[in-house]
Amino acid sequence: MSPSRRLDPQPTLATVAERAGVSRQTVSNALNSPELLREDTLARVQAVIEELGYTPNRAARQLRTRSSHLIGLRFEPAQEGTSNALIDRFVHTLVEATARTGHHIVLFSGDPHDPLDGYDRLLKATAVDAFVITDTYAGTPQADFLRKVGAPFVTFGRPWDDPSARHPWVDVAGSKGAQLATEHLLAAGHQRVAWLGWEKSSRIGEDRRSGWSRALRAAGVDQAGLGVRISDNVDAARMAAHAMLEDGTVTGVACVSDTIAIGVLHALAERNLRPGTDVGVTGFDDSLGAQVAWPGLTSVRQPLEQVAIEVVDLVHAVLSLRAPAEPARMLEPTLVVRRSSLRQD
Amino acid sequence: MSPSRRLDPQPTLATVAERAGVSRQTVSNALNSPELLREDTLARVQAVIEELGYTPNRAARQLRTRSSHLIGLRFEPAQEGTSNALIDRFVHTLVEATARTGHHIVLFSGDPHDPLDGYDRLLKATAVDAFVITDTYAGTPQADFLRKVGAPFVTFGRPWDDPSARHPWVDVAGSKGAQLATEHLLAAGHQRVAWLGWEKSSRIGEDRRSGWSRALRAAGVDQAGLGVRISDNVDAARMAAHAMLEDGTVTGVACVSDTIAIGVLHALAERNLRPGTDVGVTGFDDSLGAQVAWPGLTSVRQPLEQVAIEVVDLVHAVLSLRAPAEPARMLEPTLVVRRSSLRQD
DNA sequence: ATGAAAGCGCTAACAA
DNA sequence: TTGTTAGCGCTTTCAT
Repeated sequence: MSPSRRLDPQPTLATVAERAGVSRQTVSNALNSPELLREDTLARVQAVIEELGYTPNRAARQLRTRSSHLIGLRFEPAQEGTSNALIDRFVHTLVEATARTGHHIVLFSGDPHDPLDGYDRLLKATAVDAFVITDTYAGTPQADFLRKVGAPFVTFGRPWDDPSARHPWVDVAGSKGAQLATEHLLAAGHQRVAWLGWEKSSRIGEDRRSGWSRALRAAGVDQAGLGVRISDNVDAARMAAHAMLEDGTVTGVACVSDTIAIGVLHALAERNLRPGTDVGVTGFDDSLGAQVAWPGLTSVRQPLEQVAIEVVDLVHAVLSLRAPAEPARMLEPTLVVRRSSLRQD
Repeated sequence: MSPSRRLDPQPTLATVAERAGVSRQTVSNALNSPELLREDTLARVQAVIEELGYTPNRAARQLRTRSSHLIGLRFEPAQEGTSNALIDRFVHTLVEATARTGHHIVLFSGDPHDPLDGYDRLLKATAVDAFVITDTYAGTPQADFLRKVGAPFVTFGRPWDDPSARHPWVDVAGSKGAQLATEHLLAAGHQRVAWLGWEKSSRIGEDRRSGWSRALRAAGVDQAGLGVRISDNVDAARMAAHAMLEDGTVTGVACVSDTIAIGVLHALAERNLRPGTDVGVTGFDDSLGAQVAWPGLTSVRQPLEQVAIEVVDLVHAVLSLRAPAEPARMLEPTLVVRRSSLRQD
């Protein structure tokens, strides 16, 4: 086989115009402003378009309109152990949500140590119309940069560093999720519900922790010694859980992530304690791990599909220069209950 | 803040040319064929390019060269429970691999019931140079279609239906992976090593199974009753494992996926059997689930980074009309050993 | 309601 | 080695 190339040239506006006996401009109007055409002309042109299977050339259109209909998303390299799973699920839904409006997602990469790397190149090449930014955990230098150069963007994640930032964003109330999980454990009869969270430097982690704290306060439970901060891995969580369960008074553990919750489940297995019955456990993000962990891990689920839809809506608003009704949108998570938080018989 | 737009117009070829005191064509050559320029002219032009931060407009270049430097990848919607995790990890590495050559990955979606949906539109709009196809489990109708219309593409996955297909592809020898896993279990002293696989309709599943079969044959073990086919979910696997372990003679289970292996681990937990010590278990794909499952799941790992590199290499070969040295490339998986297959003292 | 002319920024082909 | 001309396919502007 010789390497293949497209052979038959695509039909162009001119082809369609000639075939339909109209000018090129009329065909263009049929596509972009059909209301300008007389009904029969429109029908005739559309018939030819259909017949030829004509689709406008994107490069030409982009050159003229300065709009690529492409949305850039920086995609981090796969990291061992770390779960990009949430982002991945978000991207899937984002692709769906953009498809309906003829936009596409372009992935690009950048130096992991430089959060700004990559944006500039795409921008200068006028390759994308806008960016969607997902990694706002460590502040939003990208947002600052893009605002400075006047590039449109929307972030999934609130501007932690600068609550006064006026760019459009969508986020999920993590504190509400942790609160739901904690209340659920309290309702199951667990008095001393501990928190296993991330290091203090994580804004997201501290936000989630505040939800746990709020629930305990509302229930009148003393939090002393119940809040623990560790790094996000199974083993650290397993060891922290062992320490935490030593004296037998802690019977509920709300966790900042599924990874950490799974570490707690491991510790329970090693102590011959029954998840749900002896100790209730909840995770965060409803990852695949939560679904397959034994005996099923209760977890807070972010409404990613809705997040994607809102993000795309905001992108459109920004691109059309129309001020969005509400540029900052906070969505609520839900709790997916599985057996790790339920008493058996 | 009023919705932002790029304000300062990007410099163009003409800007650079004027500033450097040369013609536009010379600037173009400085970019695309620097060897044509005299050294000092080149240096002067490059200095101006640097100074102005000039980057060629992609749309204009694409219109002229008919090459978008965009590679299309159909991205399936997030499916509940099903793990796209392998594909996701592949995409991450693919983005990395393409970045080095100035290509980008464009995601698009399509009707889940129509494997061809979406390709056509991008093609007609001349929006992408080539496609990467990942979902070849159920045959390769996309490959047939793209070959017919003369569009360049490379598949991750061999052409199961038609071994004589001549398109470029990269795949990982699943049978070799299953063989490695089975040999590993046999070496650990397990005699009767069972296989828990997918339905017979899965070509990938049957291929992996053949590796298990080969290993048992080489070890002189009778396979009667040891090979079982189920669907890919934790619960089906859990129940199948219970049936399989009933008589106590099966002490090793090689699984076609991590999901199924995790189901086996659940069954072991319910029977109070120790993974690794009483029954050795292996999975497939080294997913996050394998890493966090208790007590750690031994799993076959596909060299996705290498797959991505080979895929990109083939894409370039195809696009440059140079016949690739070897259009069909089979890579070998490795076994990641964890405690589910190791005896504890 | 439709058509003609111009031009977006770039590179291929050719001329100097 | 460098410059000139033309044109990729489309939409914007203006004329009819």
